[in-house]
Amino acid sequence: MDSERLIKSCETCTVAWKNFKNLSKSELRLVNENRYEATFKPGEIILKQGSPASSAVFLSKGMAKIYIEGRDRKNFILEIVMPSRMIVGPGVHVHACNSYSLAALTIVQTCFISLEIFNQLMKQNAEFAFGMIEDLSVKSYAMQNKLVSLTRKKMPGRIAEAILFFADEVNQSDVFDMILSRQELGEMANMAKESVVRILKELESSGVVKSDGSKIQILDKEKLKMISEFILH
Amino acid sequence: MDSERLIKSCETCTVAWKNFKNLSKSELRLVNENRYEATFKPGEIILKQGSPASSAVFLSKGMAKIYIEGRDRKNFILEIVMPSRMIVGPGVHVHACNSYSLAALTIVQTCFISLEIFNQLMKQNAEFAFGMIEDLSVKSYAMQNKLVSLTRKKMPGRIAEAILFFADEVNQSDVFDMILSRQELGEMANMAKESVVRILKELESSGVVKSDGSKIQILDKEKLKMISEFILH
DNA sequence: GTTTAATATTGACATATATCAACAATAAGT
DNA sequence: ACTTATTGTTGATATATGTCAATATTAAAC
Repeated sequence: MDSERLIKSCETCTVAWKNFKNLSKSELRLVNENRYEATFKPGEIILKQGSPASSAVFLSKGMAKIYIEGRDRKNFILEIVMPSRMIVGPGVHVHACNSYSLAALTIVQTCFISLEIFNQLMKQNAEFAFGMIEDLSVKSYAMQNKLVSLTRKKMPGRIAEAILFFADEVNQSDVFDMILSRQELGEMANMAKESVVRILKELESSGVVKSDGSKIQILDKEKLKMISEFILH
Repeated sequence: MDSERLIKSCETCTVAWKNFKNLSKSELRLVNENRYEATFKPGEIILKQGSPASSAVFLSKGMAKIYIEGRDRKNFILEIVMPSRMIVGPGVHVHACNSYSLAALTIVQTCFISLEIFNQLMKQNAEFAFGMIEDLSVKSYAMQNKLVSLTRKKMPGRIAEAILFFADEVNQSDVFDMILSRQELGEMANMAKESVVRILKELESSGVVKSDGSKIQILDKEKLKMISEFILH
């Protein structure tokens, strides 16, 4: 069975969660033995908002979106996630349910690790728990920034921010293929898909960003950063 | 000196942070010995956004606002805090600075506990660290809900939500004195102060909430809940 | 490759919400 | 009690943004 696994072991995994370094050999072995792999196709749901949360999820390959489902099928994309990230919603320690959904954007390989084991390790290994605290803090900090960005910036600023995120964090290049649809880009920047189209056209006519379908090219990055930072409410 | 302290000891404190229960007697004594008290008048700043963070703050009395300062002196109130709460911004574990400001709304008594001691305790006591994780999760969860509320609800829904918060969480009564100014209420619900006034008037004319200056009275709570929950974007 | 479905684009329009300016009411300082 | 500063209120207006409907384009299915 082990030979079927895509990731041989946590010890040798090149995209393992940073905090696993704080585990002892035997603790890491425990994790590795209780690890379940699954592969998802684009669009498939990995975690469903509202369902009981039993595992922490780690992507070993691919990209996924964390989003909140509203009534009237309007979603709100909280985050785009890639390998090395631990994914556990804050709801887990509140009411043991997923407070958001997670869906694959590309083909995604995942590892599931039971929260029971996770909690056990945190309670017996304080360094590991401390690493978890740091991880949660980084996420909280990012969420706080998202909150500020969504309440303060207007549409051009929010779109500029999203483009910069995909260029710098996801693609490490100023020319890239946008993986999100206009609809999803709207769900991420909190606006209607039509508005996304219009803002992109504005950015194009002012020579800041060229966009042709999913192809995006940043022409004037400084200006784009300005728009992201200074177009306030 | 001890006799000057408003709170005799952490062990007997009636509004101590829940997670202190996970400390041993000697650990709690360590906390108690390294605790500094300070009293603030309304309007005074307790923590300043951007300044180095050296302590966790606990209110033993009074009420305060956590807010983010923007350029152009537009603030955004993240949270209203009361005793029993631990206050440490997520920035602390990211870049050791306060990611928000904290200011007194009433006369406020506080305890400051050094983060060094705090981190030491987390690293040596996994149960304490786990309690911290639960605490951070609850806050993250609340922030996620705030994010959803601000992006999805429109003004009446956001004001309704704020009123319900003050009635249920702060005052435990449907008739109360609003501690925030209209301006601050706007900073909390992300709208202009003029809009706050208008929405309050609308609520009054539809017989849901009566407001006269700082006096607020909920007349039809069910309807108010409806407005808070179903007036979406 | 043709049909079908999904997504993107565009323009016209409706609406939510901010801004500005004037004034009223309250609170604070002397 | 009087003056001053702050906060609250109102109406008029500007702006940002969403909605709807029609069409164009692209991707998916057969």
